[in-house]
Amino acid sequence: MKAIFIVGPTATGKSHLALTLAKKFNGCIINCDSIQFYNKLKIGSAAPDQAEMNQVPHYLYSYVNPPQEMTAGQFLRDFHDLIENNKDLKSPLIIVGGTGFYVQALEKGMFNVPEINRELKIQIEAEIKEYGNEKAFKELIEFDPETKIHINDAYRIGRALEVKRAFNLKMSELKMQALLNEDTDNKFKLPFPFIKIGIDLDREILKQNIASRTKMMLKNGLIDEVKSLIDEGHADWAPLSSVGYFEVKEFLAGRIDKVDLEDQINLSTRQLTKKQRTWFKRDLEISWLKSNQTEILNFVEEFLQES
RNA sequence: GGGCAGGUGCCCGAGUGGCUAAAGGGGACAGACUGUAAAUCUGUUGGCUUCGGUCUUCGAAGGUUCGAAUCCUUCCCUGCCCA
Repeated sequence: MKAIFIVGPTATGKSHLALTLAKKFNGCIINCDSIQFYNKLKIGSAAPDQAEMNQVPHYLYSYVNPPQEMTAGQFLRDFHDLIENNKDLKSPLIIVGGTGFYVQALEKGMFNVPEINRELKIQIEAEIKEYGNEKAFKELIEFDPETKIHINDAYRIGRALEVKRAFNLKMSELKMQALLNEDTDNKFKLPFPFIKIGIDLDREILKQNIASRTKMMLKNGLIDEVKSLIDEGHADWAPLSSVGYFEVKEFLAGRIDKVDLEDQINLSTRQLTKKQRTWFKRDLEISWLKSNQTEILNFVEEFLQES
C-alpha cells in the first residue's frame, strides 16, 4: 500500500486532480477536508458529487451527521479503522484535503489523550465565558509556566485546562513524551510509504476560481442547505461557523445584506486560502507542483514504481 | 447663485492647538496551532536609520503661533437642502 497526499489551498483543483490520479493509477480517494466529512454540508464544502464518487471509490466523505461533530482524533481513528479493516481499499490511497491539521494527524499521528467527559468541557467553557480569559489563563500558567498558549486564545486555554483537570497533565508534557517515546504514538503514524504533493495557483487566478465557485454554490442552493439545518435545530452546530456557512447564517439572521453575501463569502474564502498556505508552507517535505498534468503524473509514477 | 455638512494613512473612521506618524475597525502581509482547525489566536502595516533619531504626511496654497490634522484667508472637490 502506498499513499499520495494532495494538499494546498482550497479552490485549486485538488479534488479534480485526485480523481485523475485515482483513475489513472487505479487507486481510491480519501477525504482529508474538515468540512467534507459532514453529510449535510455538501454544497458549501464543494464535496465531490455523486457522478464523481461513482467513478472511483471515495472514503470518509459525507458520513457525519449533525449534531455530531468531528475531531482530528476521531478522524484519525476512522482512518485507521478503514485501512485496517477494509479489504477493498486499493493502492494508492489518494488523500486529498486542505486541512493541514488533519493531514498532519494522518501522517504523523496524534499523541493520545483519553476522552474527557462532556460535563467538564461544558463547565470550563462556562467558567471562561463568565470570569474571562484572565482567570483561566492564570490557572493554566501556574500549572504550566512553559505554556505557549496566548492569553486571548480562549479555545486553547480551555482545552489545556480540560487536560489539566481531568488528568493532571500539561499539554507540553504530552508533546514532549510523544517526542521522546516514539512508540506510544508510532502506531498512529501513516504505516506505509507516501508522498505529499502541494497544489497552488497564482493568487489572481485563485481569486477568480473562488469567485466562480461561490457563485456556483449560491446557485446550487447553499442558502437552502443552511436554512434546512437551522430549521432542524442545528444553528449552533460547530461546522456551520465555517467559511460560506457562517456568512449564510449571518445573512439569514439579517446581519448581512443579500448584495454583500457573495462578496463576503469570497473574502472569507480568500482568507482561508491564505491560512492554508501558511500552514503548508512550513512543511518542507511537500513537493509543490504546478497543475501541470505530465509533471505530476511522472512524479507519481516514479513514486509508485519504487519498491 | 444661496444655506448647511464634509474632504484624515490602502479603505472606513476618531481626533478639533503640543502627550499625534495620528485612536478604533476593515483589508493586506507575516506567523502560531494535538480532539471546533473552513475553527481559534498573535504580530506588522509612511520613508530612511549607526535604532538615539530624522524626513515627508491629515483636499490645495498662503497666514497666525514657540508649536497646527486641529485656528484664520482664499481656492478646489463631494453630499444634502433652498433658488
